[in-house]
Amino acid sequence: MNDIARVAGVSLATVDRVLNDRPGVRKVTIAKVQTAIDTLGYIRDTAAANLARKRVYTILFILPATGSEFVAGLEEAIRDQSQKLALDRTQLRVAKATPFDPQQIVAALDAVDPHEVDGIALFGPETPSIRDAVRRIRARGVAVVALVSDLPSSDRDHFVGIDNLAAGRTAAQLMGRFLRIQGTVLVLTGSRLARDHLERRQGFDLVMADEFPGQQVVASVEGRDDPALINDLLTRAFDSYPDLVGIYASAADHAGLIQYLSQSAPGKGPVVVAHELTPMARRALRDGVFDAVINQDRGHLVRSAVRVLRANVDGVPFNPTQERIRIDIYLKENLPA
Amino acid sequence: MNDIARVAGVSLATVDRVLNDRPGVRKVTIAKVQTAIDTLGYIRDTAAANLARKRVYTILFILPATGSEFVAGLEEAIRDQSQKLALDRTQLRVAKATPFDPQQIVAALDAVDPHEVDGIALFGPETPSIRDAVRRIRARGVAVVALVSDLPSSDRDHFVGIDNLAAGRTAAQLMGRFLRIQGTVLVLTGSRLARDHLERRQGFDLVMADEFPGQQVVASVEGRDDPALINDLLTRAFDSYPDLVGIYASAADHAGLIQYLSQSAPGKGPVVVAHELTPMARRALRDGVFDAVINQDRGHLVRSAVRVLRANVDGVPFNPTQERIRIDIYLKENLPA
DNA sequence: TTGAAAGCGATACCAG
DNA sequence: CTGGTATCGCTTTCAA
Repeated sequence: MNDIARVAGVSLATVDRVLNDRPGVRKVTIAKVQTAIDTLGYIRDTAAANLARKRVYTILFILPATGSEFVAGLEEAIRDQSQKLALDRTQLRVAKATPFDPQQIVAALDAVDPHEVDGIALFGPETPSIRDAVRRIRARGVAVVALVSDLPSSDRDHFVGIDNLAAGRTAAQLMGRFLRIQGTVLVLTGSRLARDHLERRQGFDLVMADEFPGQQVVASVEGRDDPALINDLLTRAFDSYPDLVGIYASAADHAGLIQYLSQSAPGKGPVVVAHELTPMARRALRDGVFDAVINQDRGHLVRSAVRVLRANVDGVPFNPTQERIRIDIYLKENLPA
Repeated sequence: MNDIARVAGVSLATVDRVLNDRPGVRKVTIAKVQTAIDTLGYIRDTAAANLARKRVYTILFILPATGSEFVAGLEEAIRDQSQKLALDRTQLRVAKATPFDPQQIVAALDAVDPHEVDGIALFGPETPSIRDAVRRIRARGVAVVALVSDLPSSDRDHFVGIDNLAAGRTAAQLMGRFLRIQGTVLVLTGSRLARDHLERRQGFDLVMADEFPGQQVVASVEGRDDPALINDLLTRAFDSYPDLVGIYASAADHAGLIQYLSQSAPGKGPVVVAHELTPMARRALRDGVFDAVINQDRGHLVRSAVRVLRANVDGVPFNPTQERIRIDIYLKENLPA
C-alpha cells in the first residue's frame, strides 16, 4: 500500500478508500490509484487487514433439534472449527429449532440481531414461511446459506451440501452392483418434507430403473427417525415382500434400522446402503450389517459454510469449485480410523 | 501480550521471550510470565506474529519427472495452493527427478540449501541411498515428509498419503462385489520399486483370498507406465487367461490400459478398478471402461504436506487425525463436476 | 475530497 | 537478563 501511495502520489488513506470502494474519492484519483495497483501487481494481505480492523465475524448455525447422530456430528464439527477460527476472528454460534415445525425456525430467524450476527447457515425444510423469513433477515443485511438440505426457492441462494440427486444415483449404482439376485428393494426415508431425501429418492429410482431393471423398487416408507415406527415398517415390509433383497436408507438416523436388522436377520441380511457415516453407521459397516455408506464430510460442510458466508459478508466472490461438497463412499475397507 | 506484560510486571519484550522460549530470562521471571499467561487465558495471534516476523516459509516438492497425469495433477494442486499460501507467507517450489533413478533424487536432496528451503515433501522410491540423503538434509535442519509413497525406513518420518494397504483392500472389495461371474483377475502394477504399489497389491490379495475365494488372482504384471509395454502385457494376459474377468490397475498411469480396452474389448469388457482420478480415468469411468476409481485428493495431499512441514519448522505439534488422507471411491455417479 | 497519525498483536534490534 | 521502540500491512478516526 505504501508503494501504491507513492506511485500514485496520494496518501495511504486514499489508497485504502479506493481499495475498499469507500466513498469520497474523485474519479481521477481513483483512476490514478487503480493504475498504480495494476502496475504494481498488488495483492492484499487479509491477515493484516483483519488485524487492523479488529472485526469479528459472527456466524450462526441453525440446526434441527433432534438427538440424531448426524446433527450431533455437525455440532462437533462446528465446535472443532470454532477453535481454529477464533484466531481468524470468526465466531461460531449454534441455535436449535424443533424439526418438522417451520414456525420455530421462522422465530429463530426473526430473532436474529443483524448487529450481532453476520451470517447464518440454515439446515431446515423448505417451506414458504421459512423462505419469507430468510428474505426478511437478508433484507436486514445478514447473509444466509442453506446447509445440507437445499432451499432453492429463496433467491440469491447458495447451498452447502452434496448434490442429493447424484447421491441417490450413487446409492443405486452400489445397490445394483452389490445385489447378487433379483428381488425387491425397499427405500426407507425420513420425512417427505425434507428436500434432500426427496432428491436422493429420485436419483435412486432413476438409476435403478435404467441400469438394473431386474430389481423392483417399492414405494418408500417414512420412518421419521422413530425406531419403533421403523421397526414396525420393516416388519411389515419383510412380510409383504418375501423377496426383499436390498434396503436404501436415505435418512441419517439408523437406530431403528440397525436394531431391526441385527435381531431379525441373523447372518445374511439384505444389501444395505445408507447415508452419513455416524458412529452407528461405522459399526454397522464394520459388522457387515451395512454394505456401503454415502457420506458428506461434516468438517467440509462447516468450513465451506463459513467461507461462503464470510465472502458474502465481505462482498467478495468465492471459488465455487472449491465449495462443492463431495459425495464420499465408504465400505468397511476404507473407513477412516 | 500487553495485558500479560502488565500483570506480570515485565516488558513486552520479555513476554515475547517467554512465549517463544527465547534464551536469556531468569527462571523467576519466566514463572511470573507463565502465571500471567495462564490466568489470562492467552491465545496467540499467529496472523499478527507472521506479519511482524515477515517470515516466509519455503517448501520444496520433489516429484518424479514423468509425463504422468497424476503427477501433473499434483503440480497443478501445488500451483493452486501457491496462490493462497502467498498470503500466508508460504512459498512453494517444485523440483523434478527422474523416477527409477535414486541418484537423481539424492542429488536433488543434497543440492538443497537449508537457508533457502525450510521443508521438503518427497515423492520417491524407498532406497538406502535416498534414506541416507534424507538423513543428511534433516541434519542440516530441513524438515522432510514422504509424499504419496511412504519411506518408513527413515526415522522421525511422517507420511502424507493414503494407507495403501487399505486402498488395496478397498479395491478388492469393489472388484469382488462387482464381479458377476468367476474367473481370473489380473493385477497391473507400475514398478516393484514403488512401495505404494506393493502395499496396494498386498491388501488386494488379502481381501480377494479372504472374501472372494472363487476368483483367481494372478501374479501382477509390471507396466512401468509404458503404453506399448502394457498393450503387450495385456494381449498376452487375455491369451493366457480366456476367463479374465477383472483388472486391478494399481498404478496411476492409465493410457496403455484404456487404449487397449477401448480397442480390444468393445462392449462388455472386464471389471476394472483403477487408482487416481486423472482426466483419463474420469473419461474411462464415464464411458464405462472403468468401473471404480480409488483416489487420494491431490489438494489434500499438498495442503497436508504444507501444514505438517510448517508445524515441523515451527517446532509445534500438528493434529494427526486431520492429516490423515482419505481413500476416496469414485463411480461414474459421484464424479465431481 | 484528501492527508496525518494512532493503533491492531506480535517480533526484533539495540541499549542498558 | 531486561526494557524501549520501530516495524509489519492495513484500517480508522480526526483535521484540514
